[in-house]
Amino acid sequence: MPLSRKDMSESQEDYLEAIQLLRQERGRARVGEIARHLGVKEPSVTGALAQLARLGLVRHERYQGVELTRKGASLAREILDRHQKLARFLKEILEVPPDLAEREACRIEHAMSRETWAKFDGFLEGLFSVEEEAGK
Amino acid sequence: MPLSRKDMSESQEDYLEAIQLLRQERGRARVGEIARHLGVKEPSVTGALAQLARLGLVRHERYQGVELTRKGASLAREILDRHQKLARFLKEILEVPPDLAEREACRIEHAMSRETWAKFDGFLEGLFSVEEEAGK
DNA sequence: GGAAATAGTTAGGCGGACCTAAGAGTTGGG
DNA sequence: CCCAACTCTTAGGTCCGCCTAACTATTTCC
Repeated sequence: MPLSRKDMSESQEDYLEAIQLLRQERGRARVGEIARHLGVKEPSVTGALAQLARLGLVRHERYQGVELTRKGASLAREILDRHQKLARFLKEILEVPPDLAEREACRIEHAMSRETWAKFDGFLEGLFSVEEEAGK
Repeated sequence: MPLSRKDMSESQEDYLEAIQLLRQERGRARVGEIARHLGVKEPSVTGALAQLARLGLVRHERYQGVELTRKGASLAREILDRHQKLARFLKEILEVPPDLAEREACRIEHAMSRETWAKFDGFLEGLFSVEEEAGK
């Protein structure tokens, strides 16, 4: 069985997402950066990385930063994509202030199953395309 | 200071919501019913009620069921209202299957601040009224 | 090349929310 | 009126995710 979001805690999803984001933005994700990004202390990151490694989602070498496995990367992209679309919805459609939108996207993204997300995602597509036309 | 959702954990919100719902539907909320409704064991309910009582949100007399204080009732109504609108959105707009919609509404409802909820609520109003016109 | 600065880990602990097992309080049918 | 059945609480334990303190490993730079 493919190992899906169900097998991960919310907190694990957050770590995966942070890793993906940091790798995109700075090329690599190291313990300290992950900690700063998530607002936790470094030992928490060490522990979380050990769990993700056990799940076969990341590889971690001291001082070298964290690599995502195939599975890990695919999951991470999925989670980050949700986050970004959700944040866009909050900011552009609901006009929630950007920093609040970011924080809440982070929480809401965990609360939907794949099934529900798929439908919501479709719904958002519709909204965003209307918005783009209107915006010319 | 008025004591708002911020001072409550998600789990406490769930208990408050369940109490409100049970009182509406059956006139009273007792430990066993709350436990069944939330899918937890009775001792967990006993503990949670003690906390809510400390917060001044409920009064609880053994075997008699739980009363909500003024503050408790107002908070409970707010939470339940969110839940119901969110569930309606999931079911009617996104066409998520009813039981899934219920479960997820339960999780999403905790993830939004009052500020974000207010905006989302407005957004839903718009959707629902369009839906009603379309539905004739 | 070695000491200071930086990065990371280990060990141990805490609180929240749940559980099981066991016991105590209440109530209603015979 | 009493005991069986039901309802609830107490006691004690688990797990998870976080923390602090203390230590170890790496890197930097003089």
